[in-house]
Amino acid sequence: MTPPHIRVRFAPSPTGYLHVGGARTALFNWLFARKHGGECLLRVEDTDRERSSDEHTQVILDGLTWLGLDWDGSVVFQGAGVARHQELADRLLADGRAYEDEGAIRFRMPDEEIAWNDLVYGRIGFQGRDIKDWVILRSDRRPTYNFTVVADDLDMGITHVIRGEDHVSNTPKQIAVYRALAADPPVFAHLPMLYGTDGKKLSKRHGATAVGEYREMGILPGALRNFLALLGWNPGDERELFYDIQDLIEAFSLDRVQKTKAIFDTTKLEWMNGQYLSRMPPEELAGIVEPALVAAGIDRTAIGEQRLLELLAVVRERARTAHDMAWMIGVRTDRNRIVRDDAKAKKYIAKDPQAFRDALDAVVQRLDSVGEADWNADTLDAAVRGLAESLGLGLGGVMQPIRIAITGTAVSEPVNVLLKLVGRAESLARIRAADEWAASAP
RNA sequence: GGCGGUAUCGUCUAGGGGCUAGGACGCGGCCCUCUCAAGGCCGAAACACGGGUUCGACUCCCGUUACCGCUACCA
Repeated sequence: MTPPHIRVRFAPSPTGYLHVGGARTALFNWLFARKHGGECLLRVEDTDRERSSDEHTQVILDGLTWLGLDWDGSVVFQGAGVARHQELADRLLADGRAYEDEGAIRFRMPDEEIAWNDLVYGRIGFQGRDIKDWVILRSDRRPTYNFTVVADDLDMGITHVIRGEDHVSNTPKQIAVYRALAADPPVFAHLPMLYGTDGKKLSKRHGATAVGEYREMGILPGALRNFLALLGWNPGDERELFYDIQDLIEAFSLDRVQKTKAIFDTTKLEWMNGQYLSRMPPEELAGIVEPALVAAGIDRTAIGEQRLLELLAVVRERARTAHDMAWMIGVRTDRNRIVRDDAKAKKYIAKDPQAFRDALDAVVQRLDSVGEADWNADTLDAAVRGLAESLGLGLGGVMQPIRIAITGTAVSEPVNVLLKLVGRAESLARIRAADEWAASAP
């Protein structure tokens, strides 16, 4: 019976994709609502018919869902409220708060101070006389944005408007409408905007700006959400990784939102994603890499579930994206995916090609004597270490050739683990092949 | 132009009248170590500028500069 004290909304325009800036605004609204046990509604601002489409709407809903953000009640479509908007505009006209201007209805800005206490920026004030009278209903009777926002927020019972800072200058217009309608304005909280790495407005030039692109890149929703939350907000302590969204909800508070613009630099996002990947159980990872495997043309069923889980448990340690994992899995399960052009690997071989081949010859001989039954990490470790010792080589003198032979790169998990993962027959075959390859290489 | 807003390491940020201005990413080095990653340690790296106020400002006030937003019958 008691209505929720807090009701917010996220109001995207379905004119394209879900932009990371919009996603952050949605996230802050959502966190605020969840933190205070309020409601978070979703309103699609589809009045711009030419640029809106159901397809775009679906992309946005999917993006939000993927990020783990849900909304209360059903989605509200702004276009459905046009009759109501017109009625309100006519009322303002009748009340003398607006006037006709060449067929359009223009709102009369009062000559008075319009100020509010912004939850992020503090007190912000404007003088009504500094703002021109503006059109609320076009001559074709379609309402304009600043007017519909007020009408809809009023109808939806929105208590807190949390939106981008680009709306600060629109706020006095909207407050004036609330006053003209004899309604109490909601509480406003403006979020600093996101910019590209050159300080300019975020655009494709800066790389991916759509949530969907990060999804395709193999970024985890939790990681992106975590990263976005820290753009313009901080918990007040040194925490940065919020693996559990409940912790994020509990920590969130608008009074710790920054006033300064933030630059969307994804370097830290990649690190964060790596952190998330490394601690995620293989069973969950299997679902995460699936799209990346498909994209890379890797046949998951051919690998086998059990083996895939083993691979994931190892490969996640060195991956920052799902694509990294797919790539590594591909190399370990299909020798045709080995690319023999790794700079460090080539340099290593070039340093002493003969030593490289000699090491591989010895390795083949030694490992060939390790039977299938003994082909496990412990035995392999002992075998390789023993070989290095008997050859009078450092461990690296044996390990690196094996690593390069099997993966084509100078970097991987520990060699014994790698051998186990790739399997006996395949490992030996690769080592022999690399030996031959090195013999024919320049 | 008018109106509004913002200004701490390259980036995300903490902080606040007196601090060696803290953390994280990235970068460099060391340790660990078969490589890398992870982890640990160390390092380079910031209070935009000018005036005030004050015993004392990076912090408070004013100005300048820079940047951003609004200024549409766009949203």
